[in-house]
Amino acid sequence: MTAPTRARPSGLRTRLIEEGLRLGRQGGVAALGLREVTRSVGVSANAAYRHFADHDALLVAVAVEARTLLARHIIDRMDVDATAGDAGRRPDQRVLSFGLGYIEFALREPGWLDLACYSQHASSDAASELAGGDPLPPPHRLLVAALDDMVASGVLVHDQRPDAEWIIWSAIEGFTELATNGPLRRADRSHLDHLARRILDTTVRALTQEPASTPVRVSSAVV
Amino acid sequence: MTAPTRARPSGLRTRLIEEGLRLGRQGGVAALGLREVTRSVGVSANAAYRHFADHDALLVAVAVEARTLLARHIIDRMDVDATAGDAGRRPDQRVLSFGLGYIEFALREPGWLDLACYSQHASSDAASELAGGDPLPPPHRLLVAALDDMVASGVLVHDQRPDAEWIIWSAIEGFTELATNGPLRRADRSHLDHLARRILDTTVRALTQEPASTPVRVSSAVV
DNA sequence: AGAGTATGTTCACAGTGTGAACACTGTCAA
DNA sequence: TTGACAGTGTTCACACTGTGAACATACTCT
Repeated sequence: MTAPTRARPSGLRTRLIEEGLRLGRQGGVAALGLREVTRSVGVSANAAYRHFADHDALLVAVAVEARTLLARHIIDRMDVDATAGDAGRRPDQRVLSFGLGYIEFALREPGWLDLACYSQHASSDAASELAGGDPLPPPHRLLVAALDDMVASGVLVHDQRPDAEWIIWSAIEGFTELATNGPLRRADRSHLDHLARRILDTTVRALTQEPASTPVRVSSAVV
Repeated sequence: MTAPTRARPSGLRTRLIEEGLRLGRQGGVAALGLREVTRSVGVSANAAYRHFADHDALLVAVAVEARTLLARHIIDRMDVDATAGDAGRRPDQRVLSFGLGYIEFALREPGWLDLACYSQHASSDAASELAGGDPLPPPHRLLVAALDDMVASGVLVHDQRPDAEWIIWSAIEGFTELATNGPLRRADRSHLDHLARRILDTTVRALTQEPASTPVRVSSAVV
């Protein structure tokens, strides 16, 4: 299936991705023009086409890398909280650590978070191929695992487990958007810190105390 | 201060905005190239510069219009729920109606929601001038009012009122992102409908039952 | 009638993503 | 060893974008 002959990998692909990561750290996806990246590496614009189908493919590759950075940061945060003490190992607090890690990364590296989000964006379904078949990003799997642990240890009842990750994810993603691009983008860090904790805590606790019944009824379907 | 003479308003500005709204309904902000809009109206590209400082100013103007459509939809939904019945007038259910209205609009008109969000985006602080001095969008004010009503009627205690709008807003915005551009963008409508209700209900109820203490402690500050 | 201004046009330029043709370089098969 | 060839990077070219400058027209006011 493979060609009979081949040459050396040349390393340009890696250099482009790394330079993309460097540029995107400041300006997010918007800073990653194809010509900009290639120029910054010191190579002609069309050289990129030897390693990526088009501009979007380059973006996706950088995005996947950024997503890995995000995942690593979250894992670190969860590990720190777990070893740092007392109740840090309780599964519901691991979910909390996950959220705080995500938000921490988002506030500290908004450009990279922008990149990381791009991986699941729009027409770029090529991300799944790069990641190895699983369309869901590593951070998502971390959250799923933590929630499953909550069920296993009895903190979360089975009935509430389905879709629980989307509830948490909504809160995190929404707050992140508010705090980076939204109305809260000029709020001071201590306020954001407090608010992030409250949102995560509220959401996680609401999940564990959620009654099975559907107490509120309004008119017809959403859509 | 104004010049002694003037000519007729010509109506091009309005036509550009309306055409932008029409184009953006399908493709969101990305579909609103300056040349694209002017060409679609049947006028030279630079004609737009007689009514807008630059491309971004046109985008903002269209975005403000889209935000108005969103606000109107939410208001309609709240009114329907209020008149349609029984408990629809309870302030906590008005918050629910707000969220459902927002999400309904987002799922039905993703292009317009994209536009509406652009109004508070990035460098475009010109939106506040267009809207008349208040930097916060109409939808936000609707939510604030509904939450204030919750306090007035005793459903929500004073201590929990501060920042409550951001908690709700996070959940709504996050779910919207998930359902339109995120991992849930291919989920079927009934599932999204159910999930939206659950998220909103969970969040609102968690707000009313939230204890004042901070029960969970993990390591250092977020950032 | 003359002045002035708002509006829309054309021309021009820098910048973007991308396709096609070309040159070099290393690896394989004969 | 030599010839074929895939891999890589370059240059040239094109369509497209946002934007500035100069020009033409039409309207309103004095």
